[in-house]
Amino acid sequence: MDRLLQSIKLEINEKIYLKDPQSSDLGKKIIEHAIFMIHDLGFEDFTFKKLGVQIGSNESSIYRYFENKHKLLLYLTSWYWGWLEYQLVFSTNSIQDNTQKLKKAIEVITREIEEDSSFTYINEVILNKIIINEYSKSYLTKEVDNENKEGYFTIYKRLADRLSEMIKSVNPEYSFPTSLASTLLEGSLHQYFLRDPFTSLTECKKSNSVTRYFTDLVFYTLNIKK
Amino acid sequence: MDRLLQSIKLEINEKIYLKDPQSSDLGKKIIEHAIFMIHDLGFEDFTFKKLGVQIGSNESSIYRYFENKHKLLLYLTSWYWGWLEYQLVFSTNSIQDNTQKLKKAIEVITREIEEDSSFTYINEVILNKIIINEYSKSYLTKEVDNENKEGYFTIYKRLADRLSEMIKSVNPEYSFPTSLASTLLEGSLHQYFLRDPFTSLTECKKSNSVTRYFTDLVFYTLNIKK
DNA sequence: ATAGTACGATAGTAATGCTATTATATTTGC
DNA sequence: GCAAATATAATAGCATTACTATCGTACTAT
Repeated sequence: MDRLLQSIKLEINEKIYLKDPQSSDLGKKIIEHAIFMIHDLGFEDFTFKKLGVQIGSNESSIYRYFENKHKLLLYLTSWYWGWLEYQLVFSTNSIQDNTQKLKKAIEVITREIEEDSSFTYINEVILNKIIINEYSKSYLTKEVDNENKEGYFTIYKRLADRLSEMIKSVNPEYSFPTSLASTLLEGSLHQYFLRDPFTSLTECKKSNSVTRYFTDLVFYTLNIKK
Repeated sequence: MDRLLQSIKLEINEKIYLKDPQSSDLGKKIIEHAIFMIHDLGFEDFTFKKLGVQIGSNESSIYRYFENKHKLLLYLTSWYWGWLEYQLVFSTNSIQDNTQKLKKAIEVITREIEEDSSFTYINEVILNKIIINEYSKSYLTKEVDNENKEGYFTIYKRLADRLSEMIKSVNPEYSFPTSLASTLLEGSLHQYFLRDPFTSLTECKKSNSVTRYFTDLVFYTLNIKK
């Protein structure tokens, strides 16, 4: 992306971690390898013990950064949505025309992820795959109400809100701007998920097809010519 | 619903269970109370031991019906989608006009669930809540590829396919009928999920609003007047 | 009367998800 | 350059989970 990001630190809700992983080498190592391991093993089979072995460190040391693996997942997902939000704002900021702005926003949200060298210890391509496969698990829990009140999902909600505002400014009459925004965010992850094991459930196979699908969907729904 | 259903037994892939729970009293008790317990505790905290205590039976007896709780979840979700498929077919079968047919289909998929007295030991209202909160967890696993090949998701795919066919017959030119069908199925669950903890992420709060949202979405996207 | 099936009871095991403690490095402040 | 503070490593321990295995009993079908 842009060198700007190199000097920017994504702010994650402090309640998510016990000690800021961005503040130490071990912390960064935890994040770096957690991403690979969750991708490899799936969230269920991922444990702090295994991660400790992988990074040549100890289980208990990881517990000093995160209370449990659920919090670590919340951290990763917050980071991801913060990163995407930054790209959204950055890419659409200079566009004057509301329609073009929304079009660009949909592109940023639905496009395939490319590696971003700004954060050396985070592999965004793999992280995106984790989001596709594991994001739902971070909120489909009995604790979601409390965790929401603690602000663990603010970044995601802010992103949805930005999208919703863009939709409104294109068509202020439309009754479901926020629902459409959340459908876009979740639906995009879902279409990418289906690609692999459930090819028969999607037409979005080639590159850009998810973007085309949702661009169509949104603009037809809003009754606006792109 | 209809008394017809009383004489119909939903066929669930035999590989999902070790012993058919529909074949015995204990089996039905397992299903009946599993639904309540998963709803109460959430899937993570639900165990066969707790279920055993609840139904005054033994953990090991439950293991004679299902290999593990994941398989039990697959059973419940298959049952749910089979039940919904039946309603879809039943409600749309007599409708001649393709547009009206699709409209009805969207209604059946997105409406709020009412209790169906045909299956006395299954509470469809609670089961629907489980689907909203837990369905994703049944396929967001490392085993999804194999389980898909074993046919554990055929009922859901058949349902999506029916929807897709209805979409095609309304607009054969549209490039993403199956993606739209899967967006509808997943998106509807998601809007109902948001209602509760994430009110700020949806406008679908009142009754019928999910139906209105998706009816709009689909028909505008297909460029067809309802 | 007997064989088969269904269920209950108990025990056991490896792994998980922690917590707690103590020891050892490393950094830092003076 | 040394003491104090901090960060990390090592080890142990514990309750719970997710099973597996075995055995006894009760009912059931012929």
